[in-house]
Amino acid sequence: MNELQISDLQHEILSVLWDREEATVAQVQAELNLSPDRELALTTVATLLTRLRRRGLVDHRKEGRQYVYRAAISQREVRKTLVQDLSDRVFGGELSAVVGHLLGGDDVDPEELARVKELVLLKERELEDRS
Amino acid sequence: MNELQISDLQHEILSVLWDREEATVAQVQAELNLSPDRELALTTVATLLTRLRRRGLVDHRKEGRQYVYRAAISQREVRKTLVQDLSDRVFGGELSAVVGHLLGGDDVDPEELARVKELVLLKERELEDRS
DNA sequence: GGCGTAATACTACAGATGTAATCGGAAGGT
DNA sequence: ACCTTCCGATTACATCTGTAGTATTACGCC
Repeated sequence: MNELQISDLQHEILSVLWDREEATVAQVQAELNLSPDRELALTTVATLLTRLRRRGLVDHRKEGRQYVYRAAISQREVRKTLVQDLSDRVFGGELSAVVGHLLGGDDVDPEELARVKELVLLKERELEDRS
Repeated sequence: MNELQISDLQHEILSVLWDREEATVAQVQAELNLSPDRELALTTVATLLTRLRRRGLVDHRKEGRQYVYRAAISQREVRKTLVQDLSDRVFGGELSAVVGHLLGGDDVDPEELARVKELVLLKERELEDRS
């Protein structure tokens, strides 16, 4: 399950597919080019999609003369792997250190903080119930 | 501040330097090769260190005939960037989603959880005091 | 039925990365 | 003054990635 080693751009492409469920090359390109200072050619996006397909990370079906792509892995799965990976590789599994950096900014949204707290409390109860 | 784009192996090398403050090529190599299924040649490690040096991420001083390397960026800085980056790029800044995946495993250490909770409560107070 | 067009497939290339052999020079032993 | 040996510097090379031009093919319209 090491095939989840994906680059930033690859991740962005997958994000588009997660958002819209299905998309043609042109649609993916359009979406990516919404970010200013980014002007990818169609063929560039097509190449990327082909490579992702070769690796089994996206699927495609033919619709008329063109392909319609869809992600073949879930966003959940990728996100989980990335977080786990960072936590293990960079922080040696010290969750608190990760959270420390997460909450380190001056711009933490109180709403988000509340949600985080909720998650922590929930987990706490879960651990208790399990003993 | 985009020069913090480092690969896994590069990060491992920096980790060694953060751990021991200073190290020669041979020492770094020895340390890396502690992990089983990893058998890097000396020249490999030397090449990596040279590249890191060219990018300004490590320093070195001459001691006798050999170099002694040390990190030129702090672990804090790198960690912060990595977490921030993941949070932004992959989770659109939704801290709670990150934490969700962090706490998602079945193997969360209660000690760590307690520490995380502490951090959250602290941040909570900090936000209150600021209004 | 031929032609233009639109979409994919193929080819190209530079930079980063992992991996390491080889070259060259300096330091030390004899 | 040599020869060996230990190191760093240079060179090499395959793979992955971003980026895109060119070739090819399949439709649909005249």
